[in-house]
Amino acid sequence: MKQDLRIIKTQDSLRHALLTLLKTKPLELITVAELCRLAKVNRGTFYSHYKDVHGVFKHYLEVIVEDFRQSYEEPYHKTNFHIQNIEADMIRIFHHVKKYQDFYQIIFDERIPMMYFYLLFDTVRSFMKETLDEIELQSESNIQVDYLISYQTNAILGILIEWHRQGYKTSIQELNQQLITILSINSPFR
Amino acid sequence: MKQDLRIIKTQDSLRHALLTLLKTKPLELITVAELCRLAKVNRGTFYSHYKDVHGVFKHYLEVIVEDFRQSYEEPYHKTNFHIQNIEADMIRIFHHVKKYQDFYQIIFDERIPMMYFYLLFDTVRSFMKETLDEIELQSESNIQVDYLISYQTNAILGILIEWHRQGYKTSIQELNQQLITILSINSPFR
DNA sequence: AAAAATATTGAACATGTGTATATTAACTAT
DNA sequence: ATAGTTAATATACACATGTTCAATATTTTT
Repeated sequence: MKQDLRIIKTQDSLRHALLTLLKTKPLELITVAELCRLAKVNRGTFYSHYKDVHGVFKHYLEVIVEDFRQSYEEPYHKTNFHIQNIEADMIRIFHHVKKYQDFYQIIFDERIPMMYFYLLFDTVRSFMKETLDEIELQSESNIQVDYLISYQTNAILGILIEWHRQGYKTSIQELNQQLITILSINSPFR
Repeated sequence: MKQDLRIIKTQDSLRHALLTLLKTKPLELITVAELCRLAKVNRGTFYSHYKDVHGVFKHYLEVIVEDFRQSYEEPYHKTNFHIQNIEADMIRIFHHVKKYQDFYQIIFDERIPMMYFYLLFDTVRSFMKETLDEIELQSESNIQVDYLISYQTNAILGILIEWHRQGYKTSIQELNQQLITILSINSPFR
């Protein structure tokens, strides 16, 4: 049994229409009705596929995040690991965000629901967890690792927020230099 | 010239109605129409005060954040400052969030727009900036301070996100212990 | 190629959104 | 207490939302 052609056609049509509309207005102003008119899809049909406009956008984002995941699983990763790799990992994140800048501009918009931020958070967090598991097996004192990982993950996302707010004008090289400096200040304070 | 009584009455009525409705359903499901019915306010009147339901909620949040700001400006702060203070500052944040847990549960909800998160981010960030200005005047290498501050600010918010996800079951003492441990690991990596 | 399965459509319905306007009511300043 | 000011109301309109259902069209299976 194969995937029904009509379903594919409907979804493609809606996703294509969304991309078109995004060129003219922000995501929050795009209505289901408008999307359906442009996609030539019955509104009732829309609701049998997605809950709202965000549903369509999320569909895209999942593809993007998948691309992110794969870029993270490249060969070198298996062979050697340690400190200099963390740097490489972070650069990977910067490259990813830059590559899909158009999307991340939307994701970091203040009108957009937290769900997309959390999707990014969870993805980066899972990478961070892997890295930590590899490196820091000596169970450090009585720490709850979840707090440590979320702390470090969101710290990185803080850089992305700052990058976003400055209109992505900082180059990736510069951004990376900043990160190295920040990490070298070791303790976040003093 | 004093503030018109009718305006105060309308806004109080709407805010009160919002609190009532929040006990029965999530913010995202509360409609302007419903709010106005309960508050006995004409819908047209609503729109001359607020843009949408979020406008009313934001009104509350601004009071909350103001309370936060003030708790941060308490006397001891002026007299002595240094490393052990950072710890005290962070505990302050934890206490604040715990105090208004009902609100932060909403703010961190994935359906809610980023704006509230950013409001918190900006507030914590301004505290962080003060702390840094006091302590770290020796302009460290060629760092762009904005990235450093956003990094550190969001790291703290990462702990709050984790706290939220675990249903605020971690006690403040425990949370503080975690933070100290995390900070003592100095470099976030290695 | 025909039959069976299922996705899409069109239409309707109750409710919400955002805006506009004339009328009424409440408040402020004198 | 009154006049002048301004906020709230009632009503209406065009459009959006989310759901339902019978009729139709398309796709898959046999």
